[in-house]
Amino acid sequence: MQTLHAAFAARIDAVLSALEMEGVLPAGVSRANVTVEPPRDATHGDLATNAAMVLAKQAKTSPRALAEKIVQHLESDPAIAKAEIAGPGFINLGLESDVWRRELQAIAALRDKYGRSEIGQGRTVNVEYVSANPTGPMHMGHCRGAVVGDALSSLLEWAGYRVTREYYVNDAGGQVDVLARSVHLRYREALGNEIGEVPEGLYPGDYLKPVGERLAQEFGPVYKAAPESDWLALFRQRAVAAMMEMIRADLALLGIHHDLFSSEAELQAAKKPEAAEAWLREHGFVYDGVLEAPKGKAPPEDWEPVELPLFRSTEFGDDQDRPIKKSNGAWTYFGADLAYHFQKAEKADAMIDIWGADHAGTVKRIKAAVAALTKGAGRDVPFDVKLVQMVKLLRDGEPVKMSKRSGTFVTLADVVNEVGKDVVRFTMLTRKPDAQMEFDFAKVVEASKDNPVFYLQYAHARICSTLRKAGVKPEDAYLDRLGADELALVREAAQFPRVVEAAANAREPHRIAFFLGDLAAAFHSFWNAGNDDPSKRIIQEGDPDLTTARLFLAAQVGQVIRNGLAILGVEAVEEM
RNA sequence: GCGCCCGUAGCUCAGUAGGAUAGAGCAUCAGAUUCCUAAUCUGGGGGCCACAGGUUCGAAUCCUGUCGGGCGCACCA
Repeated sequence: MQTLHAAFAARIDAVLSALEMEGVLPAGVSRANVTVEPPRDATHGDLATNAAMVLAKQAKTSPRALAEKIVQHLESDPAIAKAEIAGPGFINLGLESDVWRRELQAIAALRDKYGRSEIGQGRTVNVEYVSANPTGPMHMGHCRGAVVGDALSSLLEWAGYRVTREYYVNDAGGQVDVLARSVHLRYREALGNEIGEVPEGLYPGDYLKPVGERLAQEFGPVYKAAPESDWLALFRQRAVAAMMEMIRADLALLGIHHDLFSSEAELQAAKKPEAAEAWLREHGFVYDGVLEAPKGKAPPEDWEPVELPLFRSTEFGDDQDRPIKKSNGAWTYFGADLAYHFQKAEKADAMIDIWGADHAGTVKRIKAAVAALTKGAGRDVPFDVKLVQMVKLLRDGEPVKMSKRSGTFVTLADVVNEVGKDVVRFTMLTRKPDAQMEFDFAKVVEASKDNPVFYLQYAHARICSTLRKAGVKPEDAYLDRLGADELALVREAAQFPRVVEAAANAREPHRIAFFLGDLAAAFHSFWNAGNDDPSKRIIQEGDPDLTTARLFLAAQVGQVIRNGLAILGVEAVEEM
């Protein structure tokens, strides 16, 4: 369904076409820069367009003169109450109040579908996010990407895309061997060995103890003194499974559930990297070459030139060609990752990766690889890497050091258990992802009442409370009783479909959070007007008609808040 | 040295694919509660949008440079 704003944009476009027919505008002028949007200042009206300013030069006239012509056409439109020229040539439109009454009914009719859009046209988008290494519990460093990826997925679903939420499990690299050895240590410990301090280079965390104990129960002392080759694969597989179970539980605390977990080990077992390499070699994108020593800083001591299979990422703007295999013959992370992206591309119309900013240096090579593989395969799959910046974790203003080595990292579970999922999610979603943010653990725990998420939930709870208390049901029979103050609230709520589309196009879920803040503020303000002037309260004892109309309004504002919170994955509470 | 991201009120951050007088929360000051939930509301003070050029009807937004902060820079993941 077309949004209200799109509908009026279409009307203005029709006027411009009419002016072309009349010869006022030259045929075929570009209208790409013409916008129709609500003005920042509400006193300017409901909608404003810059059409006259943008097109005046091409029409060889002044903005105001052209605006006159446009206004003449618009005034005959029954939905438009007034059209005024302002400032350098803006045309401000005031809409008939019935437009807002009909929008209110539209919200009521569509309920939890109000704001859903078809701009995605059912195209499939693969969103890969979290993809934390399966070597330990989720910590706060993973949190932002997890929440942003999840909310973005929901947002794209609302915009009419079919979304696959995917997690790439890095269960094939050297680190999972380290994990397996660490678990083996805990296994021996469970069997009574004195292990002392965990040696350097192994994961020291206590969370591996239960994994070791389970293996001790299952296998007894069979692998206690056995050579590593006897148990490594088995322990690796068991350890990864245990870690993924833990990670899934942590993600569930945040309300995050992936559709698909893809294993790097399985990808390699299926020879996908080999297939990708063969194809790339055939088309000249992979060659055997020697890497140059890194410039601008002292090369590592063990640096030595080695011939490796290199991907020609420089052809796509990267600084250096990148190895897809190590000198020991194993795939590099990149070598497997490009095959993985090709696998994803086979099933999706578009792909988005959510990565931490510490991986920013590898964006160019993977984009290069995707471009080569998908274009080469005759199918262009748009691919975006969204970087989420670091979260600087503070405790009472003091930076918290996080390292798996010392085991001092703040786990996601700790934070969620203390402040709640809604606060964590909302905090991560109230800033744009590409700027660094601070998260003061102590502050969020102690001052959670000041957290803006409660502001939204309170607005929703107030609405629910009023509906419970009213004694009559919301009805749309007397919406003509609603005046300017009430309709201004509708105008605010009616932005929602437009905001969803804009946020989805920009891939920026935080816009939903800010919209909801504005809507909640408008509602709270509306509510408090009733404190000073009892005739402005929603429930009017002696006037059931007006009461039902205002309840109808409140119910629809609540519906929009609920829909927005649903995108963000935050609960819309009914009582506080 | 190179690449990417960021720089907006005292603090934390928005700023709608370039629009009208740059906004919100916190903090601060002054008010509102016999009343549908005051976890709320109303109002005041607070800005060379890091700096300097450029593009055009118009720039916090786009381009170039400078300064400042973050991240990354062989076969790690």
